[in-house]
Amino acid sequence: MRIGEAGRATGTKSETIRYYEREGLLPPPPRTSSNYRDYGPDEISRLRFIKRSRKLGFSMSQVKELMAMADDPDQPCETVDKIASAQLREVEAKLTDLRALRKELTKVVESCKHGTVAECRVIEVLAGSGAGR
Amino acid sequence: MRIGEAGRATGTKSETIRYYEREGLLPPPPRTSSNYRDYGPDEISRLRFIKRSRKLGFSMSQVKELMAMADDPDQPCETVDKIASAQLREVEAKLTDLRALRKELTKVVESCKHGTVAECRVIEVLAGSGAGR
DNA sequence: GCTTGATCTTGTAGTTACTACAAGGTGCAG
DNA sequence: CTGCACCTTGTAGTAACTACAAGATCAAGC
Ligand SMILES: [Zn+2]
Ligand SMILES: [Zn+2]
Ligand SMILES: [Zn+2]
Ligand SMILES: [Zn+2]
Repeated sequence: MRIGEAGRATGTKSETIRYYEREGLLPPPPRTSSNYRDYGPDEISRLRFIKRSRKLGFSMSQVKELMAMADDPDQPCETVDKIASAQLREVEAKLTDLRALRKELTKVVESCKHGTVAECRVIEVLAGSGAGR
Repeated sequence: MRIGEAGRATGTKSETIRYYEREGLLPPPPRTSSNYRDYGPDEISRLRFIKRSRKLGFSMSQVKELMAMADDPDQPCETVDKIASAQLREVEAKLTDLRALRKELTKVVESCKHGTVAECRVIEVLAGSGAGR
């Protein structure tokens, strides 16, 4: 399986696959006689693992750790759980931030009376002239 | 006012202020005889405007547009509102994504029985072996 | 056999919004 | 006058890709 096909099979561009190899997430696959990368089912599984992890918001270094764990199945899964919980907490923190942001933005957007820029509430808030906050 | 003081006054590092100048968000201020940047109240207001906008999640190019609007106060504020609403919609989209993410992550994290990596639900889901999804 | 077009190779640069240095000039206190 | 904090420019690093550029290889059609 050449890189393009592997990409189509996993929804990853060839350039991204090569990037993952460069960064050590994917081991260098064997090459054909004409120096093309030659992927087997094993590498495809690994790629899918990366894809799923990235979709859940894990960073590349977290993915690297998770795959190292997966390769050593007799260990206790503590570290795995720790990484996943950390990610969950981060998502929750981001949610909190974004909810606050939405509240602010909604307030600002809704308070505009649609006149000239001089009277625009949005600009007022940004400039901090009015009773901002 | 030199750059360091301006930074302290607005909570921005000097390096960031110079970066804003390079990127055209902040007009180049006058210089002292020894070539130091010399900021007045006007520039400080602009900096605060940038700071507030960035905190609300506007991109630098959106901030540039917003400041251009603010400099032309007799126009109708339509464009301003459009930018702010677009930002609000983006925040809402991110919230939706993150809520879905949190649901997935919570499910995965909670389903782990804390045994070996071989039995770890987190790894299973990432590898896509189980009834994932 | 040969041409065309897709696919592959490496390497480098661009993206966003900064941050961190490096090497040297300036300002002021003691 | 000697420190030391502060300023100057310029360059490179961050995260996770994406987008070329220039050249090799392959598959199909004629
Ligand atoms: Zn309006
Ligand atoms: Zn308005
Ligand atoms: Zn566990
Ligand atoms: Zn587990």
